[in-house]
Amino acid sequence: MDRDALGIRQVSEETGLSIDTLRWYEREGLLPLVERTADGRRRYPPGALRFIRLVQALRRTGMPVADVRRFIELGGGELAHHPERMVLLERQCAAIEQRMVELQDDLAVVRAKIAAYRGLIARGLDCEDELSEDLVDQLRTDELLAGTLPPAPSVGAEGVLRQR
Amino acid sequence: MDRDALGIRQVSEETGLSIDTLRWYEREGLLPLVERTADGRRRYPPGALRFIRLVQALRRTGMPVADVRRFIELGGGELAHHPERMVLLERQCAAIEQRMVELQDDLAVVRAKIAAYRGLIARGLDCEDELSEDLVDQLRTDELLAGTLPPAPSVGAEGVLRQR
DNA sequence: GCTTGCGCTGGAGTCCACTCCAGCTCCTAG
DNA sequence: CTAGGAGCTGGAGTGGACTCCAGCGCAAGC
Repeated sequence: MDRDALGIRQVSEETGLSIDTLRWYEREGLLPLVERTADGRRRYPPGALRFIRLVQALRRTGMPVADVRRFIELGGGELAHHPERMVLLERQCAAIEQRMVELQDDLAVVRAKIAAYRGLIARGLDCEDELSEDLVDQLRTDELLAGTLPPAPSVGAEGVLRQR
Repeated sequence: MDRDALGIRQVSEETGLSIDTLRWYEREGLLPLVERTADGRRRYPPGALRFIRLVQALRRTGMPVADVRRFIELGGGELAHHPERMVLLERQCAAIEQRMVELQDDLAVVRAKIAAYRGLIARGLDCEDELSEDLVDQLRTDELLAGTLPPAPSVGAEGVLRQR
């Protein structure tokens, strides 16, 4: 009946997930809605496709596979679980926002370094690290004051990533 | 002499990188500027600390360790290499910007899902996935149209988007 | 009837980025 | 003088997330 269900290859192309990954996600319990043809081939109804996109969003934003599974295991469509699921999603939202802030800080660091190099090159200078990092700092400050750089956002974001 | 050089523990606390990670980064060639005391203990001069922060920025923004190393191997402070390094950093900048866009999209997906749950709960409805994902879509669309969902970021995220 | 292509399964293998450990040295406090 | 604590090294181990593979089934095309 489901004439608009997709085969695994199409889903792979559509989502960018590899075929192997799709199968693996399914085994891991991340994709409950996948159906089968009589001879055992996977069929992805449109709902599954949408679901996959949510899973992808969660994964890409740093939620571990185990947590995604936990989220999914929170029952299929029973009203009782909606609040719980929402809490998890809201937590993830917060995490994403943090990551974005962190990302911005890091971007600022990289841009500052670029500006420093630009300055060094413009002045025909050499060394930077050991001998006169301070000079580089100075350059960066110069650039900052000159408004070449975006006004680096302040410190903050901690620990969304795994480093310890 | 370097009275303001730090020990490994302090650097660890300062940067959030574990002591083991610091040592490992060094072995891997990511931290060339680390000095030693007479009895072999690590001493991190301020320059090293700044360098670590750059490395951290690169790592956190998704550059693999191997690439960071390649970047660093591009000579220490020789003018000839600055342009190359800059190219790498600029590439990374682009990658970061892309990542931020992606993150925004994913955030939107998650928020949409939250809104969908909110809608379902408000209406006392149950199922969502298999049976009537379309309904959820519909709800999401409703919410969007009703402006219930901030089309742009919300709490804590202001200024996160540097639209450009 | 055979080959080619897609898909299936269970399990093994890989890659990355750490993280842990045993066994050692050095220093300081009691 | 001994005990404790911080660091050091080389190497082994871990966890997460895939990725690959052998061996099989089905269907279509020549």
